[in-house]
Amino acid sequence: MSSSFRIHFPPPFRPLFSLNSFSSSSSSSIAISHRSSGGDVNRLIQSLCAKGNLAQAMELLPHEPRPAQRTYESLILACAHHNAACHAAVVHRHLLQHGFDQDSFLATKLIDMYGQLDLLYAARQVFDETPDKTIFVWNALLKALALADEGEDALALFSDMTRLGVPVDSFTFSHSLKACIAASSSSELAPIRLSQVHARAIRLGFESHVHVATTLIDCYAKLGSVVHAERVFDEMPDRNVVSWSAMIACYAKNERPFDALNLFNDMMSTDPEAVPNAVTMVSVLQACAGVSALVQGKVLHAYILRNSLDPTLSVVNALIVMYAKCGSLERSRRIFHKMTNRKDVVTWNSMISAYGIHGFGEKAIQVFHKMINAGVRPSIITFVTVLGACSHARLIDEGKRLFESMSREHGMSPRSEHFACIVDLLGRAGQLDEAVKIIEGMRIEPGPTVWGSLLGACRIHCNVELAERACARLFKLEPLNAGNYVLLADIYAEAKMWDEVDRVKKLLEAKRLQKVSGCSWIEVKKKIYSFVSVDEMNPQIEQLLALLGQLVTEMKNTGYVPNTRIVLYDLEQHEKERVLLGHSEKLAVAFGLINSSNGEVLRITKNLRLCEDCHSVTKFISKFTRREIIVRDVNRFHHFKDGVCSCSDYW
DNA sequence: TTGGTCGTTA
Repeated sequence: MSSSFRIHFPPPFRPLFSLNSFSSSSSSSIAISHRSSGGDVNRLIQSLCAKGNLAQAMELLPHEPRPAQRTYESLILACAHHNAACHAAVVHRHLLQHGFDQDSFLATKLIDMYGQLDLLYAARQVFDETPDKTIFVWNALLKALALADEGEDALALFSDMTRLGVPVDSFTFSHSLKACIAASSSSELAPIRLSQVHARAIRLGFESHVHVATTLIDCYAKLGSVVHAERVFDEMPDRNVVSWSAMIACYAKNERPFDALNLFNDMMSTDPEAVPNAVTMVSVLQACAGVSALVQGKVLHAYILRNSLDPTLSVVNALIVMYAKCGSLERSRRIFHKMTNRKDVVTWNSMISAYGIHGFGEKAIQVFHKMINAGVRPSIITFVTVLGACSHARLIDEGKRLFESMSREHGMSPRSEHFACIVDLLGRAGQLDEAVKIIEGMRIEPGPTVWGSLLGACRIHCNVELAERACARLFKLEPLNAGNYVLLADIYAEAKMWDEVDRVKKLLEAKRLQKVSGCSWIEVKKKIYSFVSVDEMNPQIEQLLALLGQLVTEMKNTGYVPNTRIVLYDLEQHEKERVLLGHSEKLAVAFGLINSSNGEVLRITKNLRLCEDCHSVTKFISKFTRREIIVRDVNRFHHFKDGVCSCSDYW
């Protein structure tokens, strides 16, 4: 890509609507009863624009012989706001004909407007035809290009600015940083480009500017470089809500929800100036959802209500997701039904997913149909959630029907992730052959999620041969995903193929990959306690194991046999039982039993799929201790009550 | 005259 911006010659700009056709087609709804002087019409147009009545303002424009700069400004802003491309072209032509063709102020506004309307060639043309290019004009085009994902062009423009000696400012840096991400978000070029612009910002002394630093944090967040974001954040001389929020969001979307919550608490306790807003709340709620911090989530919900913080649609959506992921489907439902905002596709998706992860497949499908009836177009993600819901609830035929309706009724071609859902649906239900047929019939290249779903199904149904086939592809597609190796080793272990288990483990070591270790946590008295398998560091470990030992002895009397098949090591039976007993979710359950009052519901979260043995043990404990236990695993919820699980032992 | 932070999935 050339560094010269001028190479990208814009196509000729033609107004989409001519002045003549405009005035003839419009039947005037405003009667101009008196011949008002120029000033009055100018003011009238401006006030109509401010009130959002663009159409009437446009009808008045031909009646004003000498439109003022302010009048055009109002019209341009209104066109951008109402996404009115036709009016935009008329206003543009009008102001050129009325002697504002050299006006760099209006040029700035026009470029910004065309950027928002996604008419980049028009924005470029205005830029090229503006003789006196102020920094505002440069920045406007830079912004338009960066926001339109024309990152390459934006960066080229930035180079031109430096080469031509245009005195850049902090706005220039904000837009250019965004352009780096737009130009190469997923390529390895992105960090390099970002560090180049970052270095230049440091050299010219803009790095510590609040807006520039905040943009930097956001950019590093998008690249997943949490360390870089932290460094910028730590070195900021002053912060405001937005910079705190950017760093919280960085943690929340890079799988560091605990850090996000801690940072939020830091902000609340150390910076009284930083009052959280709707945007802050969305990130913090997302972090709560990530760690199932129900109590913390409720506190935030109360905070939002108490401070009459604007419950924007995003906040309401985030609340629905938070309650669902914290195990309180009832609260999600209540918010969903009582909300006064217009529900958007994300709202519907969130509710579908809420029912889905709690195992209410039929409910999820009902909500899906209500969404269609409400006239909201389902998105790619809608189908992922509703198919996932079918999968959790074993609704095979319904799932297949929905999958087919995607292309037949909704004009969408299924993507790799939808094939992954259908393969998961069939595979989980044991229809592995059918799942393979689906994969073989795919017209697009099956992505890693598709083979991953098949591998997961092989793990559940212990199919060595098919698992090997899936892994042959997976190891090529994502050689660094330790999970695939672990699943294969699990399958070999269950089939007692210990040599193969060894081989896979060696493969893992050779690639220096770390298996993600099991971790569970529980919220007790507003604090979160986490456990790992055979948790030697835990001060209460002996007490926890003793309690579990007692419970297991009781269970064995009623016929329980520890499911040691799933222990990955070739050990003696009693050693395997010890490993099983030390599973993190069992420790968390035991901790909850000891440290909470009788009758309190235990809510546990686990980072992996719930193992078969923990599942049967938790069922027993729920009956024996008369406790309701809610466990969220990586995929879904299990509500244990009276010895029964809401998943009907299908997960 | 211009700018920064947010949500849904297996």
